Amino acid sequence: MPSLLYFIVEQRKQPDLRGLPTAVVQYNAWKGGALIAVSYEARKYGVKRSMRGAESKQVCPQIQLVQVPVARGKADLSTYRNAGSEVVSILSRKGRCERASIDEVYLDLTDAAETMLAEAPPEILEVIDEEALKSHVLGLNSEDGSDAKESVRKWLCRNDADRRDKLLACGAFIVAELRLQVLKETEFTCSAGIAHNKILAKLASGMNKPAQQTVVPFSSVKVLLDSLPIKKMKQLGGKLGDSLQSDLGVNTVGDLLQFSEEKLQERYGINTGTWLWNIARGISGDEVEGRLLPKSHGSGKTFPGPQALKTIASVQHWLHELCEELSERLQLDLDQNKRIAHTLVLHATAYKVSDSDSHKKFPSKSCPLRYGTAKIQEDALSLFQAALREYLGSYTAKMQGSQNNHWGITSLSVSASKIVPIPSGTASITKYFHGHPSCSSTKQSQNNLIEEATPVPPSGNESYSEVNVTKPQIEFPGEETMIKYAETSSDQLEDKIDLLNDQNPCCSSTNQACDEFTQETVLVSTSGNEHCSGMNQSQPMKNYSGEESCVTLSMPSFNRQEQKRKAVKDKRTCSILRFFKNQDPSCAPQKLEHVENTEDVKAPPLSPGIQSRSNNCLDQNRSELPKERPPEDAGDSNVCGSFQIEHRRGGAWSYNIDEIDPSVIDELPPEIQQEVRAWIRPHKRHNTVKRGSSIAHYFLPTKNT
DNA sequence: CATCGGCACACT
DNA sequence: GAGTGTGCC
Repeated sequence: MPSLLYFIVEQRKQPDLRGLPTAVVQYNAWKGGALIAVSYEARKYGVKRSMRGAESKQVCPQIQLVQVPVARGKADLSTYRNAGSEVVSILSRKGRCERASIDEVYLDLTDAAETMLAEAPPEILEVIDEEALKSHVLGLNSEDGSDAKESVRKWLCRNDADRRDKLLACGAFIVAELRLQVLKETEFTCSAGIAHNKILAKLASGMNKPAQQTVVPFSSVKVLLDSLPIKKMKQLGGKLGDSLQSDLGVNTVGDLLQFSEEKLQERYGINTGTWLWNIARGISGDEVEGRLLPKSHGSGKTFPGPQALKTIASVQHWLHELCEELSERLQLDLDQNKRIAHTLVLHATAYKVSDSDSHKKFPSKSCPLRYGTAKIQEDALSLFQAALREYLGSYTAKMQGSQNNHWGITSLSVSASKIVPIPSGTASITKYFHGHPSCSSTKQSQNNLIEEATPVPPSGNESYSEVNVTKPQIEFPGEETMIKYAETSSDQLEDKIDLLNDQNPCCSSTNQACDEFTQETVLVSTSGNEHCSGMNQSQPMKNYSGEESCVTLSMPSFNRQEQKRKAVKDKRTCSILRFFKNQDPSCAPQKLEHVENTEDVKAPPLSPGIQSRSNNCLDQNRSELPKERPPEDAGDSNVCGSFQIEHRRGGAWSYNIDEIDPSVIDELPPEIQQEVRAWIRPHKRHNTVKRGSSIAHYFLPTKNT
């Protein structure tokens, strides 16, 4: 956990730590605990994460070690989570915001940048924000002798710049302001990257730390990537990056350019291959998701070495602690965000003393999640026992309770996933999630039903004997929810939207008493053609005047057939359409029948790469609705022609997706936004390349050249 | 044994 | 859809 956030949070608690070499450590007992965050001052002394506390004292005797809070015998990260939420609530003011991790956020500032460019472009500003002037602009030849700030100012305010760079400049101003805002309101500092897509923004954000921002002009992308070590790219820091280096001899991102998309797909599968081909060119269609809340909650702990758990009783004890924390967080999520988790998952790792198949993994198990701490504890234990039996296989060590010589548990974790917003009119429903005893009074007759739906009622047959009262309410989250929305009065609807505009509902009730100082990462992508950081800048963007359809720059637009193709899919769509219908009569579908034509949609005769690139580039043409893929962009002209992806349509899809005003989408509750965007975006393709059962296969040498 | 605990996502 | 594995912070 390299997160500096942890450090800053602690610094905020103890201001006198500022300027001192400091590290955050958890569990002081064994060798001084593990370092999980190290201040820059401490780094100068050679202190690294991966060191133990005692070790760090050796290289830096004066280091200040601060401990992670402990609750229920385990690390409690809630203060850090809350700190992240504080920042998110500020950053989400200016655009779509994705909370990528506890200390990382992506923003889509396209709209804000467009607006600024139209209404108050940098060139007319009289006073230039000092913070913006401190930006690092990649590729800006700071001609010796000239002041860095002055050249940044010139770049930011250049009148004759490419429009894409103008948007980035606006983004730089907006980000500078946001960072100041964060500092003012939370005392945390943050770094940021400003670029045309997420992966480049992410890359840039790490280039000048701490507390600085870096811009990647469109024209600098190629130079930047050419010599960039491959493993610096997000997602390539692990085995995939290793494989690129050792198997393909790719050491820099630029080295990737020599491989055809097909070649990369051959080796790494369709999706990864295409993804690699694209990022080599600075292209990424990865969208900023508009999600301020986590998709799952988990609580876990490791029991290394001699601490391994060897009795059911000890496992039960720790599961109780973990489940208690999880339950508490679920309850908070429910109260604050009106969301319900549907699935409980148990993970563990174990060792088994040498026996035949002794390095089998301890299996994960899941079951429907029932609210209430006691129920969660009970279910988690049942899951554990089921997994343990499977793990131990044939020989069932009967010895429970007392020491056993056969196995030991070295880690335990419980998590809750499939979290969806509560349908609506929550008041009467939510009480059932507060662990009310009333839950248990349900009919036996339904037990079978539940048990059937629940694959793992391990030992205790009573584990699942209680019917989950909430079930009927949440069984069809997608459809039900949408319908509820559709039926909601406009008042309630506004509530939903308020929730969204409220910035961060999840921290509304949390601390604003802030006094300190922090470091966090802000990643920003902006610009209309955000996905298109292709190398080929020779082609100026076409112009357009958006009237044609209700396309806004905040969303990629595709041609109509394309949209139709993507829109099909699940029945959930149907309910969403209803939502739209009620929302905006002007876009109302005439009929809601939808067609099951997704299956016959044999992939059109073009590669996914082409598909992706096309999509990316359409952005440039926005309202033009090109009939064919524009030749510009990615240099590789062999990809053109393919745009009729869609001619596969055929079906009787009766809803004109084009008629949905995309700007409306931004105003929907986040979960709906997500779903709606999902249709409009290209979907991942199934990997048709058969290669064996594991993805590790991709990393193995292949016969075909 | 001992980089912890935690997320997200791809793949089968 | 459940379970595994990877990768990041």
